[in-house]
Amino acid sequence: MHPPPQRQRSTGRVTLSDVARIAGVSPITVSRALRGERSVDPALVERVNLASAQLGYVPDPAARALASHRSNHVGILIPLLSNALFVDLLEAAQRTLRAGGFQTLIGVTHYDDAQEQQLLREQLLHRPAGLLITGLDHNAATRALMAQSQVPCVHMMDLPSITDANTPYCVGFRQTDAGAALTRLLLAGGRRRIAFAGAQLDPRVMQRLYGWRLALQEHGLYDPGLEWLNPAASSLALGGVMFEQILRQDPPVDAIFFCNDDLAQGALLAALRLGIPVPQRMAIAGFNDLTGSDQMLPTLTTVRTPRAKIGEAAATMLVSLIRGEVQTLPLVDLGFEIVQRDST
Amino acid sequence: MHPPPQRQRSTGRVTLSDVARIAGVSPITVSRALRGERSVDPALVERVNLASAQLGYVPDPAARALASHRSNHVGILIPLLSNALFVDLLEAAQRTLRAGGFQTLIGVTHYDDAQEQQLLREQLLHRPAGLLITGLDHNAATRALMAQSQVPCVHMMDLPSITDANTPYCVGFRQTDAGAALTRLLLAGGRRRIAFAGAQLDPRVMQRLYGWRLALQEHGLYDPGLEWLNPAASSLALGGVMFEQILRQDPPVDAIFFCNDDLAQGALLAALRLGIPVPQRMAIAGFNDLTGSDQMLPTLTTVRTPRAKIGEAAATMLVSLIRGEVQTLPLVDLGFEIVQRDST
DNA sequence: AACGCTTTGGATAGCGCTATCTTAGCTGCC
DNA sequence: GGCAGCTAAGATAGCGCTATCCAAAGCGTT
Repeated sequence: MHPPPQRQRSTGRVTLSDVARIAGVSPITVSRALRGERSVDPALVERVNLASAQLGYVPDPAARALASHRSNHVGILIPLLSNALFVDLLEAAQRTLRAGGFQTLIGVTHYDDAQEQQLLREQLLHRPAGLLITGLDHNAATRALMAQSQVPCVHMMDLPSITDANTPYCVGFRQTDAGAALTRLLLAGGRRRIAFAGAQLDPRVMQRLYGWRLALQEHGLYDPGLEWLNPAASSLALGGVMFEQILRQDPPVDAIFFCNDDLAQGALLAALRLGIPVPQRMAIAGFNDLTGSDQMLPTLTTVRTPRAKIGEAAATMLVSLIRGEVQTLPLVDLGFEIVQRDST
Repeated sequence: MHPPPQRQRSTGRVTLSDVARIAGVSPITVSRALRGERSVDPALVERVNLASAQLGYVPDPAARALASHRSNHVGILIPLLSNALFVDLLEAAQRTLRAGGFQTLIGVTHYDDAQEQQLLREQLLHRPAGLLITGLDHNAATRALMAQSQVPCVHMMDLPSITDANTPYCVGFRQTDAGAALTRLLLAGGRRRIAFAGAQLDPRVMQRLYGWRLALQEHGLYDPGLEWLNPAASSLALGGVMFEQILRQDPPVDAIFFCNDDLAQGALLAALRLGIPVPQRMAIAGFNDLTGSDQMLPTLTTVRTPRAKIGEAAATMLVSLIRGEVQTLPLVDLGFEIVQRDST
């Protein structure tokens, strides 16, 4: 009698069963020991760890995902990579997740709802262990996908204004407060006609706008004509253009709060080009404290946002959610810091 | 007689077998039809596609990876995310790969060999379908990992100086030529003491340095004292510092070739601060044509590098390698473009 | 001593797909 | 007509792991 033909498909990879054989236990015990799941006799755990190390065993993520319906992927959705803000957020989050044994899947939405939805859908196919998503403002379909998937999710950057039982997990700071605080600084400096220049008009920009409004209204200095909103993407060039527009406004504006540093830097360069003295004729402030803002001429007053900390804290929270640990606080407010420099 | 107890683990997901049942064929035929593998009767393919669409079937990537030993992941390794150059590369590559049905795993090496190796190892665990990697300069262990994995790989940005049978797949441009071309432009402008200011000192910076040397040597103007190399990371601030250092050199330097736009922008700002007229007293040139270089005062002469095109072309090449299509050219040179502005 | 109840290890049976082998059907060719 | 030589469809058997059920052992309770 011949043995049945060998269907050899093995890859030479070290498997759980190999470890089990060496350790003298069953494969399932190895699985449990390595995952720290259920209680396994410490002596067995020891033997399994030894055998595993000896063979250089590394679990196969695909097999794990297939059997458990959960991968070690974490999906991250951010609006842009061309903004240093999100890059810092991403890097910090990725570093933290990697340390926790997760692979990140990155999706860049370009502030487009349809894209966001599609990217989320693609990420969900991989049955991610968790999701990190920027902002709180997502359309119904996206929210439905997230809810339906049952995947733990942490939102980054924004905090909801009201909290109730359904409050999602969020790590960020209060954009509105930051906008108001910066505006109050300008007011304290004696400025009376403070314009707000916003581009992109994503939810965070709008919240800064509300903060600015609030602060001006407190002083009875609010004027809708001071709102300069442009849906185009932020850039140095746009900052210059907006600066020139606002400069011509009558009655004259004496300070501009740009919704982010890109625009503000562009404005400072435009001022140099035009010979407009900053801050004498016009104070200029930005937002985010991006690279170069401390190098401008004059140096730029701005709001330093804890983006790396947000990325790290959000990832840490997500990992603990994935591990099923109880969260005491669904909201983490990491605050912000006003950086006063020479442009105001 | 009771039926045996149902071990219900199904997830409600639409599977291949569901499609097979509806289409009236066997699961394996569905698999083949959807992958376009082997020859399947066009009529059956049609029926399968119909059934698949009707059920909204989407293959499970984990099951695919487990069965075929190949995932739909593509690993991308880049040095930094804080440099817009690599971000543009990444975005273009990712967009192209996504269109081809691949998920990207991004690893940021921070110019650290050990990190690079570790990231590659983590990516290889997922049995990626392909790899995109920045540069040609990798240590032996990394190269061994790549070779051993048998995963198709395309290198981005650099091209090897010599080509032989082992030439890897590369998409990029000749950094050395670009460095020489920019230097020749400065020479043509009448500059005689042209310094090279480099930071980070990664392989690409060094190649630009060689190009600069070459061009100066052609004119008998090379002087080792004109090489200013600093291993620190590029930044606007460092550009300013280096500018001040070089400004004090004697005999005086009349032009500086900064290895990248970050440094050059910092130098332009420092010149403004110090009241040094650019380009009269000092010509300044950068590299990469990053955002803002056209906004500086004066606007910055630089080399526009086709980074988005490189990302896209590299991804396209990789996809075709993965599909087993024959490559005619292992090297793709996308060139560069000198952008002359007011700083020279 | 009989009876729960909890703890711990193992047996079993998939997860959803594809590699590999087999077979049926159909040429073509001497 | 018989048979090699091909093609297309299906049967079978995993890929490497974990969910689920089971059983044995330990332990307190009445």
